[in-house]
Amino acid sequence: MDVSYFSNAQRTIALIDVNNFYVSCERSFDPALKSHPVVVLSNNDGCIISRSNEAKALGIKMGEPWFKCQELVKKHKIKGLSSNYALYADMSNRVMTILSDFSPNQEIYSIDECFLDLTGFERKNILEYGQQMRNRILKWTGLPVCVGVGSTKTLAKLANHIAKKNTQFNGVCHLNQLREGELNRLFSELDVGEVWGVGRKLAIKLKALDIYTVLDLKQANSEYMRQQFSVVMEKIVHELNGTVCIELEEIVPPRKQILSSRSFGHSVRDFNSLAESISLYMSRAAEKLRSQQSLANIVQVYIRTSPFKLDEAQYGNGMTIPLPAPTDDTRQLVKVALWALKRLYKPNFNYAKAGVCLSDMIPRASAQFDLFASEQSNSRSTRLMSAMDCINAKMGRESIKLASEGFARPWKMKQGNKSPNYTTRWDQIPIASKN
DNA sequence: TATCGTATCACAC
DNA sequence: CTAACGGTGTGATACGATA
Repeated sequence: MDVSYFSNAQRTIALIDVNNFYVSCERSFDPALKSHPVVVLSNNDGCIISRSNEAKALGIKMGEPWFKCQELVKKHKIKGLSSNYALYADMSNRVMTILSDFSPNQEIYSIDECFLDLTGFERKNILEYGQQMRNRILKWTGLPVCVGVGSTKTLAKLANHIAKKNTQFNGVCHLNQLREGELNRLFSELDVGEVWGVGRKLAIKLKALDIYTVLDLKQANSEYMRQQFSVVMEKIVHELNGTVCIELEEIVPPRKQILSSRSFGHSVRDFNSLAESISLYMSRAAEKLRSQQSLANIVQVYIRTSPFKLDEAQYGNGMTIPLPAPTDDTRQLVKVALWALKRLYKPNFNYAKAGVCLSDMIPRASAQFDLFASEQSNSRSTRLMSAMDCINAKMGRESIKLASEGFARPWKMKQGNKSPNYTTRWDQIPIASKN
């Protein structure tokens, strides 16, 4: 009987995840990095956000501030690279395109992971299929990936984790092909915190209820879990037992909020520097807004000092401004943001961060014309913005911009050790050496 | 009373 | 040289305000 007639038919879902993604991208273009422990740093070279296996083995922790690791760094010659998002985004596109050939149903879940629906694929070939994915991605991009397969997204995630930690799986783990005893053994050895959706706090709360391992959680009563926690936890329990509660989302819904914020390379005290940064961030946010064909109804702006500088005076404040009419016009949005900044700004503080957020969006297609603006001015705005986006797409970011975004940018972030843009800038491709 | 808006929390990557 | 600690997005829940 063909079980696929039933909506609750068992599914086969794969989760493919690049190992140590950012570090692997860097290594793919600079093989010399392969012989060193390597980490990639967040903006401003602040925190560690990707680690090679060697770095993990040395005890370098995820999210750790870089300056706090300098002892270990010197001792073991750990390389710390500034993040190069243009490179990572480009590599991500390549990986996702390759994987899209393996199934008609793909959900790109994050920059380095995607789900593929393999329901109906010949069961016994799936392990081999996973190996094909790994081989092709390695050959075409130089990136190592692992493949986890299960009957729900939550199980596929776990399978991926198991494939990464246990070398005997050779990078591909299919939970539905394990014997029940073997599955239970694996689950009983996995901390409950490894489950997708169970973070630090929930893990503590679960353990207080004697739920320590993935197996414990799988065998928990879902009703009870809902009552003790939330619907989220109830769904997790069902998913661990093979019942789909979290569907594959193939079409990416438009963002509901668009945020652009950054810490400064050095703290700033003057209004003008803040105004420049706010203008720049708003320009970025507005570009994203237009690229998803939305108009925003609400603008938020905030500034704050550094919460880590305990000896300095602290101040942080934000403002939410509802717009008279939804818009995607950079000039209008910047104007509103600067208006807000004037009211938020207080002199004599060392500001460390500023940001803007656009929200309450509507699709541009459904926009009503602003009754108080002429039709002519609306279409002029649209045409100007399209022209700006076009020029910047063709000639490179910031070929054309508002003067208020600034030129000197004393607040610009630090990137002490950034790799070249190997894949997106011709002028940064290293000349091949003869060897 | 039902719903709304908003702040807060938790989580992922 | 010294100081130096990310950014973006989602969903659930709690709670007072509002229609």
